This record gives sequence, structure tokens and C-alpha cells, in this order.
Amino acid sequence: MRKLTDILEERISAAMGAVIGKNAPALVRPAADAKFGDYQANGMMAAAKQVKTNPRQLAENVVAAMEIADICEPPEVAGPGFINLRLKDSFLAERLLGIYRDAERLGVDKAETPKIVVVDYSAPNIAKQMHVGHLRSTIIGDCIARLYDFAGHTVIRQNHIGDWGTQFGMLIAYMKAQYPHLLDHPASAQIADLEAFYQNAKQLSDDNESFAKQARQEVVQLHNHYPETMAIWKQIVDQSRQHYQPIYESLNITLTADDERGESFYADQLADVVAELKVKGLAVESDGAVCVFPEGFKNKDGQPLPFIIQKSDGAFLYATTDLAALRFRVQDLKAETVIYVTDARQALHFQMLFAAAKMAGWVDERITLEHVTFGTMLGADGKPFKTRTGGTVKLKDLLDEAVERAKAVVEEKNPDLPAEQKAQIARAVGVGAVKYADYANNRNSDYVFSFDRMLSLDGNTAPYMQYAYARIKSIQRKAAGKEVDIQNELNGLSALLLTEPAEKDLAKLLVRYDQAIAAATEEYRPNYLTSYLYDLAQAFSRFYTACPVLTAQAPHRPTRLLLCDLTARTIRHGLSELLGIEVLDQM
RNA sequence: GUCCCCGUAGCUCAACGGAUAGAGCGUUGGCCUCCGGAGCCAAAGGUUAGAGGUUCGAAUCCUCUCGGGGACGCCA
Repeated sequence: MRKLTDILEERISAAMGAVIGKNAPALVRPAADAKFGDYQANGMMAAAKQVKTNPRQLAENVVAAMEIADICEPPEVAGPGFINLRLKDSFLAERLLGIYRDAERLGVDKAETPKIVVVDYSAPNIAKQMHVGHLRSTIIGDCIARLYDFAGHTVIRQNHIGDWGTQFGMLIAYMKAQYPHLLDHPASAQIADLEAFYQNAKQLSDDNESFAKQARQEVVQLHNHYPETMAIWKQIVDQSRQHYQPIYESLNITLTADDERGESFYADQLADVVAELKVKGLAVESDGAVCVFPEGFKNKDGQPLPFIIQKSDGAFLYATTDLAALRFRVQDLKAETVIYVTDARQALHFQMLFAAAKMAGWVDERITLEHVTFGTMLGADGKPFKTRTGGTVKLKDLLDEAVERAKAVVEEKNPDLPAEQKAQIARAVGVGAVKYADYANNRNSDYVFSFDRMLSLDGNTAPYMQYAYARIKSIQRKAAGKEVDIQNELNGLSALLLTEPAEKDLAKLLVRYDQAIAAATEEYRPNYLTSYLYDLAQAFSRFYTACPVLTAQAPHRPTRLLLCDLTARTIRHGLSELLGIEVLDQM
């Protein structure tokens, strides 16, 4: 189904064209306040200014000229020249039935021009535990990937894992020492504690010169692809994956091992990247390092700022790897849009990366490059989120605690459920709360992390959303006991009876799901989606309080059953498909 | 020093250039013979850090000031 705002925009703009003799946007938006109706057209004031006429008069003329009687009640002109639109009950009903029939997509159209979209997110470091610093990239990136998937684009997820570099020398040397029979019995190696493994290797490397020397040799052998060294390296990567893949699973993240394209993948392309940039005259030597100087960037002395792609000792850097990756994504993956989800501190790096890639001619104006940034997670003290002792908070510990706290709540509210079900609810609520709290914030703001708030049963939280869903499911379960056959009442339903304000408010939100998704997708802003879902859940709660469903009189009941069904499906879709947060039939 | 992000109710946060800036928490007061009260209704609470400017219209765009965070040559 076409987006309602698009239809209204088109109809009103056409009328404006007829009245003023030139094109001007109608600027249709959901109404700022219910008393102004359901939608409003804001474009009259600007258009009137342009053609030097009275905006209210223009609005009146446009209202007279536009044809929307099939959608809206007679429009009203208000204030300085707003056109206020109120949906007809008949249109609303038709729209709801259309959404009901479109079980797959809930009436949300795909993008008109599907594109190949690369989304680069998560990027954990091999041989280190995932910590809270990885959380936002992982979940925001995953939501963006899901949104683009749903819009019908070809999404290529890229997990740019940190699986290469000099630190692997000491890791490989340490692995050899720990598991001397590794090559004969690869399965014998099990790194129980990644963090300890890394720390021990580093300690040894710092303290023991002969070990450090061996580590440096391993780096050389790694770069030269010695089979034995490569085998051990692969073991370390595989072992690390055993630690982070379960975290993706518990977070309900769509990344798989197939999406991994780490730094190692580009290792052999780096020399060529530098060579190509040199040949093109873009890379020059400066203080012994090879640099690109993109236009418009200055350092603290006002001198051109270098984008260093090769150190004076000959080693490559992450700038080089990122250039290789970008070239690969455009030339081999045929990406038309590349989205990087990393924290805001890397903004300058990506600006320079994009500029350099454009200078090299790898990226032209048909290709969209986006750096989707986000702020820092803060503790209750307003400082970056740390453990009490000042250490980094491991993601696993964070999620465990959230689930633990959720479990206590379930235990209190619903002690009689089977233990296994309580555990499952606790997982869905705990992990959902962590994710939802992140999504609900404007990603650019720093935000204060609080278990108490995110697990609160009131307010814009995962538990509130999950509760709204569970209540609908409860109604549907109870239907059978009251001899209400939902399928029978909904099948072949061809008209609705929307009488109560709470019914109409809920209906009007249900037909706006597409608009919320579009806004979230265009701006890479999951909080537009959570905010819509919260409005929807609230509207449902009001409806639930005001309008009995199962005991309603015959002409009302099918409509209310439909509203319940669509609300449940919309919440389920938004939460589960787009945000990766589980819904529960009972909690 | 230059650049980037942020500054909105007591607290945590919304607001896709539009009308009287919205939620939740907290505070105060209502609502359970009825589908899950993990709910609903209502009240109080604001010079959108400040000053200019652009615009028919600014929390939003521009300039400056103040405050917080961050980036700025061989880490990622």
C-alpha cells in the first residue's frame, strides 16, 4: 500500500500547482496535536510567500481545488494557513482491512529502487571479550541492516573484525606455548577465558625478551602466510568466535560467520592500495610516512592534515585497511550505499577516508557513504560506563545481570509459571530491555545506562511493550473459552464499526506504521521506531481500558478483534523483526 | 588553537523548519462486581544554556559567548 503521507502530499501538491501555476511542496506531516486533525499540510505559508499572496486565501483556494474526499473529511484551514486533515472512518476502515490482508508486510511498501547496501557494524577484537563499547555499534547496526532488508534492499552485512596486526605475534607465540600439541590435535585447544589469554600473552611479551622476539618472528611469518603460523592464527580466530557468536545469539543479532570480513581479508591488498594512490599522485611521503592530504582538513597548526596510510617503518594502518575495504565494497561487492556504524569519535577518520576514496576515483556521486555515529554510554555518575573498580564492563556480564534482574521481577509477578518459562521470559525481558533502552535514545546523545529504568514496567521500555503484546495474546487465548471464534469473525470482514475515540486513535496509529519505518530508515534513527511503538502500545492500553473486546456487542466485536490482531502484529513486527527483541505470549 | 557532538521540566529523555515544546520517572489526587492494575485518568512542573541573526514561522538553520564531552602524524 502506498504511504498515506505520500498520497496526501501528491494530491495537495497537485492542487497547489493548479492554483498557483507552479510546483510547490504541500509538506504533509502527522498533525502536531490531535485537535488539529490527523495530518496537516504546512506548505501553504511558504508557497504564498513565494507568489506573494495571502496564505490563508491560498489555503482556501487549494482546499477548493483538491480532490481528497475519498480519504478525508472536508479539510479545514487554520492558523496562518495550515490545512488540517481528518481521515474518514470509511477510509480508515478500508486501510485497516488492507493491512490485515497483507500479513507479510502489514501494508508497508518496499523501496522503489532497491539498492545494494553494505552495513559495517559490530567489529569486535579477536582475542578480547566483547565489552559495552561494542554494544551500540552492534545493535544499532543490526537494526539498520534489518530496516534496509525489510525495505527490499540487498543488504550485505560486514563484520570488520580485528583479526590482524602485530598483537597476533604474541597471541600465536602464547598459543604455541599453551597448546604444544595444537597442530596435531587442533580440537584440543579451548580458550576458556579470552581476556586472561590476552592478558597473559601480553604480560609474557612485556616481561620476557626471548618470548617477545619469538612473537615478532610470528608476525613476520603470519604476514608471509607460513602454513603453521596461519593454522594457529586460524585457531585463535575460531576460538574467539566461540566467545562472541553466543553473545550475538543472545542479543538476537543477525550477524553470522559468513558476514565476517576482517582486517586479515584485506592484508594482501594494502600494498596495492598505497601503490595505486601513489601512481595517481595522491599519496606522498611526509616525515617518512606515506600520506594522502585530502582538501579542507587542517591540523592544529593550520597545516594540511595527513591521512597516513603507511608508517615510516613500512607498516600499514587502519586507514589503509579501511581504504582497501571501501574499494572492495564498491568494486567487488558493487555497493551503492556503504553505512559505517561506529562511535562519533571516529568522525574525522571517516570524513578523511571518504574524501580520500573520492579523490582516488573509487567513489563517485552515485554512491552514498554514511558514517552513522552514536554517543557514549554513561554510568549513573555521568562518566563513561565502567565497573565499580574502573574496569571495562564485559557485555556478557551486563546481559547476565539484566536477565538476573528481570528474573527477579518475573518471580515476583508470576511465581506460578513453570521454571523454564520463567527463565525464557527473563531472557527476553532482560536482553530486550538493554537493547530497547539503547534504541529509544537519539543515537547521537550520550545516554545514562540504568538497569532500574530500562527494566521499569512503566514508560517507554521493553517490558511495557512486551506487556502490551502479552495482554493482547491473553485476550486471544481467552476467546476460545468464551466461545468467540476469532478467525470466523475476521474472515470475510468487509466493514468496520469505529465508534469510540479510543478505537479511532488506535486505528489512526496502526495506519502510520509505514511512515514511522520510513523515518527511522531514512535517518538511521531507531528511536523513531521505538517512539511510534510506544505511542501504539499506549493507544492500545487506553483502548483496552475503554473498550471491552470479548464481551462487546456483536457489531463492535469483529472491529475490536481486528484492532487487537493488527496491534499485536505491528508490535511483534517492530520489536521482533526490526529491533530483534523477542515478544512473549505470556510474561 | 582548529574541528565535531551535546546543553530542553527536579531526574532520564523525545520533538523528520510549523500552531499552546511532549513522554516516563518522581510528586499530588482519582479509577478494580468486567478480557492480565506490569494498567488507565488527571494535576503541578519550561525564558529549549545565553546573546544576536535568517525566516511568514526557530529547540531545530547561521554567527558569537558560556558549559560538558570528543577528535586533531605514524593506535584502532
